[in-house]
Amino acid sequence: MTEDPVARDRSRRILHVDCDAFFVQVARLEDPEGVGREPLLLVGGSAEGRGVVTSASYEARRYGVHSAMPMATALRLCPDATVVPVPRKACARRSRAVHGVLERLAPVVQAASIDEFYLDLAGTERLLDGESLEGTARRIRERVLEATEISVSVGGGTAKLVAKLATGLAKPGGVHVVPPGREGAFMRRWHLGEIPGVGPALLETLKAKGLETVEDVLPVEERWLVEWFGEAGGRWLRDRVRGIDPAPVESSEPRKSVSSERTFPRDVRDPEILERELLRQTVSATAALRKKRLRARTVTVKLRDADFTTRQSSHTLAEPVESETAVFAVARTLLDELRRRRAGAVRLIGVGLSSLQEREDAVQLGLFGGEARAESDRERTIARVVDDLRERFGEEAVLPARIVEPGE
DNA sequence: TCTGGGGTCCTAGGACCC
DNA sequence: TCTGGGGTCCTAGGACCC
Repeated sequence: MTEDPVARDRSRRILHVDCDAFFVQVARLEDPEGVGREPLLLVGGSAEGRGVVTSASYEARRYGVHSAMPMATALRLCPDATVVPVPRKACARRSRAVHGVLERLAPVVQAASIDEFYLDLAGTERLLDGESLEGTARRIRERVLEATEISVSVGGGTAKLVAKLATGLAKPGGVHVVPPGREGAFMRRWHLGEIPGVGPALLETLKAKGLETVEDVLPVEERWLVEWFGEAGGRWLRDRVRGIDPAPVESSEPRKSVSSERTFPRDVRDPEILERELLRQTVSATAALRKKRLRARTVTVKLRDADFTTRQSSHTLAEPVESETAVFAVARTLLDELRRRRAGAVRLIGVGLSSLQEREDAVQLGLFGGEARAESDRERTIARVVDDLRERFGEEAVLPARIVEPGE
C-alpha cells in the first residue's frame, strides 16, 4: 500500500488541549472554601434522583465512579462523596477564558467542546525558534494555568486523532507528544472502544466480527472492512487504526442549533403539565437564542417516552423567529402531533431551534404583502424587553403567566 | 444501576423543480 | 408509451461526543 502524502503528512504539528476534570475544577474554583476542600466530589445529578455524573474528582474515580454513570450508582460506590450541580455559567466563562489564552498562543484554535481544543501550529517553527512540539505543549500548559487557574493536559502529534489519544496518556496535568513516524506503533496499544468515533453501536458490530483491539483490525484486508462496514466506513476504520486522520484543525464554525430539555423526576401523562413544561423549555431556548443574537426557522419538539424511546417532530417556517410566543405556537402543535402518534407517560420533553440566522437589527417592514407573519415586531420587542428584565432582576423575574404555578 | 443535557454529523426517503 | 435524472429542501431517526 502506498502512503498517501496528505493523509500521512508528518510535518503537521497538532496539539490537543483538554481541561482536567473540567466541571470539578470549576466547581472548586467557584467555591474554594467549601467544595474546594472536598476530595470526594461529584458534579452533576440534576434531575432529582435521575441524574448522572457529569464529572467526578480523581479521588472519587478511584472508587470506580466515572462520568455518565447514574448518580445513584456513583453514591453506592462512593457513599461519602459530596454532590454539587454543574456550575454552567462559570464553566462557560472559564471555557471562554481558556480559549482566549490559546488564541494568543497558536494561529488556529478549534473549540471541540466546552473543555477541549485543537491547535494547529503549522508555520510557527521559525517563530518558536526550533522549540520542540513537546516544549510548546509544556509552555502552553503553564500559560493557561497562570492566566486562568485551569489545569489542562496536552497531547501532540501529526493528526487530531493521535493528539487526542495522546492526551489520555498525559492526564492529569501532563504532556504527551507522539513523534512523527511513531503513529503506527502508538496506535497498537488501544482497545477499539477508546478510538474517537467508535461508539457503543459500532463496538458491538466489531465485536461480532471478533475485533476488539487495534491489533485485531490491523491484519484484516481492506476488502473485508469495506464489505462489512461499507465503502466509507471500511476505509475510515482502516485509516483510524493506523493513526491516519487528515481532518484539518478549523477555527470554530457558527452555531447550528440551540436547545433546552428536561427529564421529569417522575414520568408524566398529564397534558397540562406537559404543555407547561414545553412552555418553560421554549422560554429557555428562545432566551438563549436571543442572547446569541440569532433567529431560527426550524422548531423541533423532542419527547422521550417512559420506555426510553426518543421521538421528535419538527416544522420549518418560511421566516426566522426569536420570540417565545411564535416558537410556542409551533411547538404546541408539534407536541399534539407526537402525542397523537403515541400517548403514554413521558420521561423527557425538550425544544430545539435550528436553521439559524444572525438577526439584523433593522426593523423588518411588511416585506411580504398580505402574507401572515410568523412573528410580529411587537412580539419581538416584548421578548427583548423581557430579556432585559431578566438580566437586571434574575432569570425567574419574568415568566409567562401560564407557567407560574398556582400559589406561587 | 435504569440511563442528563448540550451539541454535531450522517443517512434515507419524499416533495418539488427543472 | 413508458418512464428521465439531478439538485435542493425538509423530516425523522440514529450514532457519537463531552
